[in-house]
Amino acid sequence: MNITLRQLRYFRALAQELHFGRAADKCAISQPALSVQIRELEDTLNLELFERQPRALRLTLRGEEFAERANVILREMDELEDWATSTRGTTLGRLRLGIIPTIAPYLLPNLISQLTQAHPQIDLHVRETVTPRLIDELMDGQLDAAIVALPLDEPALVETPVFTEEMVLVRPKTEAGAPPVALDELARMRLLLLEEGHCFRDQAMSFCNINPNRPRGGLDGSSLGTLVQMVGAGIGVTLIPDMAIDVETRSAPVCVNRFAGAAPTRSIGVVWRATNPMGPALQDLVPLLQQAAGYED
Amino acid sequence: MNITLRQLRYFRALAQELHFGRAADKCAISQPALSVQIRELEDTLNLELFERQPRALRLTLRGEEFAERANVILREMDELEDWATSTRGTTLGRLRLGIIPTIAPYLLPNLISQLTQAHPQIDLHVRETVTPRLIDELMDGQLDAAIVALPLDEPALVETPVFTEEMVLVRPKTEAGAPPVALDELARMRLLLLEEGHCFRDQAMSFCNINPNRPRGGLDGSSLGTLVQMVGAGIGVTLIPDMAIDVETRSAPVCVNRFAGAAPTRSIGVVWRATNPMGPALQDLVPLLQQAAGYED
DNA sequence: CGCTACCATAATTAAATCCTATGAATATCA
DNA sequence: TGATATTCATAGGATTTAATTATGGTAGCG
Repeated sequence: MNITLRQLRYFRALAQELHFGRAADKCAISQPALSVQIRELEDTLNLELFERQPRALRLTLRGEEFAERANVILREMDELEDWATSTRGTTLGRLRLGIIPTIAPYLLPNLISQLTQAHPQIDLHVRETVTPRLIDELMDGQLDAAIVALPLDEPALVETPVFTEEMVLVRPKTEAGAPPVALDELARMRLLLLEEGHCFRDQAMSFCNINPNRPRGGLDGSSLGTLVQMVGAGIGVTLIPDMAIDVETRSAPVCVNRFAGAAPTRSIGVVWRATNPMGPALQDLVPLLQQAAGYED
Repeated sequence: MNITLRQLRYFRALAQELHFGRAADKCAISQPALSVQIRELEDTLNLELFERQPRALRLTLRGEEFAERANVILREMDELEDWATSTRGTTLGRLRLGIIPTIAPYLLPNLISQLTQAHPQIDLHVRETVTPRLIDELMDGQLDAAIVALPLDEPALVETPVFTEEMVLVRPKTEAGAPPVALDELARMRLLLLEEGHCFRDQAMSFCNINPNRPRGGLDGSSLGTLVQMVGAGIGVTLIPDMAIDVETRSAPVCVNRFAGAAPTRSIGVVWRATNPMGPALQDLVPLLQQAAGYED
């Protein structure tokens, strides 16, 4: 046989009341039900917890020791339920967030401060790497969510757009004042791009109708900052997202041009496993992300 | 609804295996039974403990926190059962022992040393007072057992004889060498007795056919030691039990005579509430008492 | 000596839990 | 791509557990 919580609760009532009738009332059951459960508890333990006298009911020495242990367990059960009540809802306890390198430097400073302000208790872990890797780690359960360029087309992930950012052309400062170029003119310029693996590289290529397979002669950089420095050195031109302008063009002899006509854009969003119960809490995070990106309305 | 231990056990298994089928095997139940219990647990908590993916089952952050609490509780339940197993039997944990004053000084020194030797862990409390008070305190549950003169004729108490002790006559040393007296001669001697309340007084009176109601002129003492000193001072004679001879006659000018013919005796035994579950353990104590009294065979 | 208080036992009913069978979704492999 | 396997969820009937009401027994009390 087996000790049950029910038996512990009944025992506690009886140990307090020292009277079967009153203890049964306290438990909202009939007196025989209590008698049976107490006796079964004693049988299970093979131990007498109460000394039954015609007029007086008493705890035995072992009954008292048992009561202490039982009360500890029952209290912990209560605390377990309290914990469940207090922890449910959309509170974020731990957030393991992935983010692509072409957004991280511009978004993270604001994001982290907003996030810790809105959720003071949050345990935030940030992982910066390229999209395929983020996807893997999401799927593995190593990450809870990731900020990436949409769409991903992963059926197991839900995508929520956060903002759309415009691409701008970065040219050497010597060309300042030159007229805005159209998108299709880019193919004829020496366009500097990020290394393979970065989604931003692929996006830029597709904007400009560049053949992804054609070899390019040393025109790849490992970060947007590097690319801008290369532009400043007169090696070519590059594209950067709107958001990167302030940070990246401050320390290089370059100028920025918006495109003539419809500007190329990319959609940035947050993704997580569709099965992740944090979903609602992550959804609540979207306005905060927009605010951090300066795109809140 | 309510969290059950069963649910915690099933949860623990699933948290370890992260696979419904294997966890169910571990619990020796079918997989649907496990599914249902886990779901009901989550419903009760209103909290998702597991993230179910087609291929992979994972604990949520809250699931991990829950697991820690659940494991604590389950471990304490196990310990509770272990405790019950280890503590049952006839081990004496605490013994609250009453004893009458006409035995205490002669028996206790031996008894305590024997008892603590046989039960090193024992928590021994001794209460020395007269029989009616011991009975009250036994009935109240303030004492576990008492060493008294039998019989008591209390239906709620069980009596177990331990030894029978002989009464001896104490006379002034000046009468040393006098011939043994017979019991019925005592009525004509100035017999010193204990104060009222002591059973030994009543026993002595009944031996000598003294009318208990007849007033006695200042011939009462508060202890056997006092009585013997009074005898030494030539005030009268007294009776003491066998066991007291060594201790009490050492420091007084008295001599001891056994009676001619059948000596008066009293039966000393241990009593406890019939309902006291310690009964078997107390029964086991009898040989030890006999040994302490020097009556073991 | 009957009455009352109190706990135990018995028989029946209600509830909880389990098992088998089956369904649905996804991954795996030909 | 379609068939198969894996895995978890759901449903219905059976079983076990625990409750209720009714009843019995024993000790104190007037």
